[in-house]
Amino acid sequence: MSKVKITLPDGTVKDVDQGTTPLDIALSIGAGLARQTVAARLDDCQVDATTPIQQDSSLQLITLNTPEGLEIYRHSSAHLMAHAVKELFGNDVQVTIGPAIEDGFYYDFFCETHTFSPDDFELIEKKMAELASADLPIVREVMKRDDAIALFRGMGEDYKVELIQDLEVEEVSLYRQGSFVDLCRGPHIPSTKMLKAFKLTSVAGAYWRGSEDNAMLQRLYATAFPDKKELKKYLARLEEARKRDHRKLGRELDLFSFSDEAGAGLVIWHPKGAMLRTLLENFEREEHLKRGYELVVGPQILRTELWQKSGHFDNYRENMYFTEVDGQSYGVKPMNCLAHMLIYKSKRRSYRDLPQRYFELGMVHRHEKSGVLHGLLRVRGFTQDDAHILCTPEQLDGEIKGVLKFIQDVMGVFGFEYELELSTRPDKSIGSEEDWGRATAALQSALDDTGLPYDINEGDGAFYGPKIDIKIKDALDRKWQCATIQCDFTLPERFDLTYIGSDGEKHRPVMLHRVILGAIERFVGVLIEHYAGNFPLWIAPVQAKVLNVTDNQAAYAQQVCDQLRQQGVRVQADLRNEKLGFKIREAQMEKVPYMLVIGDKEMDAGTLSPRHRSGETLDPVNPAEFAAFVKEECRQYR
RNA sequence: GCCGUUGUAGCUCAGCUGGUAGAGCAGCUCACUCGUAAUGAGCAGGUCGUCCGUUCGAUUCGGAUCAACGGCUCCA
Repeated sequence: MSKVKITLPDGTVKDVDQGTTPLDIALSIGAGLARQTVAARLDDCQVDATTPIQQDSSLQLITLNTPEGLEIYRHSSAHLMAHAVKELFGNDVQVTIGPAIEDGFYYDFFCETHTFSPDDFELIEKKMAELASADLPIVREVMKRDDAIALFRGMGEDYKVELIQDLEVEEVSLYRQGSFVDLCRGPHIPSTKMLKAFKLTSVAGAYWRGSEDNAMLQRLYATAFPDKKELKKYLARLEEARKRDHRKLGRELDLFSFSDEAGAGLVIWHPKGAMLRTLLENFEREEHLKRGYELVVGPQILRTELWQKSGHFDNYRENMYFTEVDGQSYGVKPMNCLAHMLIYKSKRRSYRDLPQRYFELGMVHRHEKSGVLHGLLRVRGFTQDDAHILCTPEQLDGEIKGVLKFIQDVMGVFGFEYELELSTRPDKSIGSEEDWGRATAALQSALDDTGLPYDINEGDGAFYGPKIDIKIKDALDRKWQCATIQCDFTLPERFDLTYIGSDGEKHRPVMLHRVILGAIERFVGVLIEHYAGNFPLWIAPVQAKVLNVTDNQAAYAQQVCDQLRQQGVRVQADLRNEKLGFKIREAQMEKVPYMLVIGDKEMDAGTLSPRHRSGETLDPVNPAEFAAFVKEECRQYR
């Protein structure tokens, strides 16, 4: 039998019989390694661990403890779930696709006779466990395209047939385990026995191939881990995340509410929530002024003709609210740019005036589809920390970098990690190909210069220009777009914005649309989850609560409270005739940073005894000292 | 907008197959004057999301509608 040379990642070369599999090699190194091996990289291509090696190659075993290995494991888990569902529901269900995703996997089924519900989960999990313990080998099979089509057509799997028909290849690969067969590129784990810890988590509707024109499928979400302990840990983390849900905390902390009577997606800010957002807004105004922006304010409604001129009417109408009075139609603004352009246009501009940076905390309204509303994270009326920068083409690069730096500074204050994405021209858009090219190149080169990693999101730009999106994560690791920078050559054209250059000629400025927090509403929602409601002192709506031990100190406690308030501390007094333990418990549940205890000792000494919400009690201080301490903490955004 | 689920007191929830509703917490009143996460007793609180239908009778069954929730599509 002929031999082949296998080069391992550490440089070791093994001489083995032709037809040896990666799994054999793993086994030759150790049984533990073999148990961990889910697949392999052969000359840098993913293959099954059971693939016979035919020629000299480099080999890297893919083990379960790597992200790549876990993904393959979960993909195999998806097959196992589909297998179980087919066993249980037979030809009533058709299989479609089932990939691994972050934290788990899903599988989409078409089924008209049964609607999956959580009541089915246990049954499916039981069947999965049964199939897993049956130790079914998972076998790859390569088939001519037409043969595969015939096979799946014979099984009544119309969706699989459609998938294969759209593949422009001669051969396709299938994976079999027991009676179950699925079209799949692979690779997969060697046997079902490896699958030990999985759990169905939810069921939801999903469109076939992600298009709302297609059939609605039933998607079963599930997760899988190498062992039960890790699965349990993951489920506990989910539970923990649910506790921080901003909708739950928003009510418990009395920050905001929604009202059926007012309308869906319209936030009603209670005093503490309004204080929180006001503090953010004040922070924003200061930071913008520091960076050479000017504060402006535009009207809430503008004549419909203006929206026609801007292109919003043609491209964004279905998301807008309109109102008609005295035969004149107005559009409620979904964006703030129009007024800003009117400000620019209100007089002749010289190149010496540029860049013009207009900042507005602008309230906009967008008629979002009913099914997308989600607490504060997706609403119909929201406040953007919006700015439009009008500059010369030469200034563009510097301005984009300035905004990227601004974003970095602000996210640093809150301790957010974020991801960057560059979104390019969508199908529905205005402007010339050339302008889109210049705008996209400008964003890309600024991004490249920062050295930060970013993804490209083809066709996901705004209708008037490409954009850089910044996404931050909520407690459940869902990503939310907050900051965005959009480069626009088109609206300046439509509004005939000009400046006089050094050559005395008219030139066209470029406009950057950008937000930093994105929407105050959304940002507050993400912040609540980020801090689990334990806001740092500088944005805590109530920074301290004065608690007296008995009625005897009520007058002094009130006096302390007044004094602290005079010195800028956001303080409340709880002078009720209740036990101290009870009042502390309440303040604790309100997540107030400091409880200021006042008993006879403090009253006699003219002090107060702070207790931090962490449980730490501090030495008594006088009110002026405490106010100074709060002021210094806030100055450092703590 | 689409698929699925849900909608009972301020909050969290109970209420079998149709005979107009309960608990805990919160609230109010009273007593207790108390030192770092719940003092005790009493009282009050709901046209059972809304509308229509079936029925002698609907919180319970059917339909519509609104909203919320989990996703999809879309988006700050």
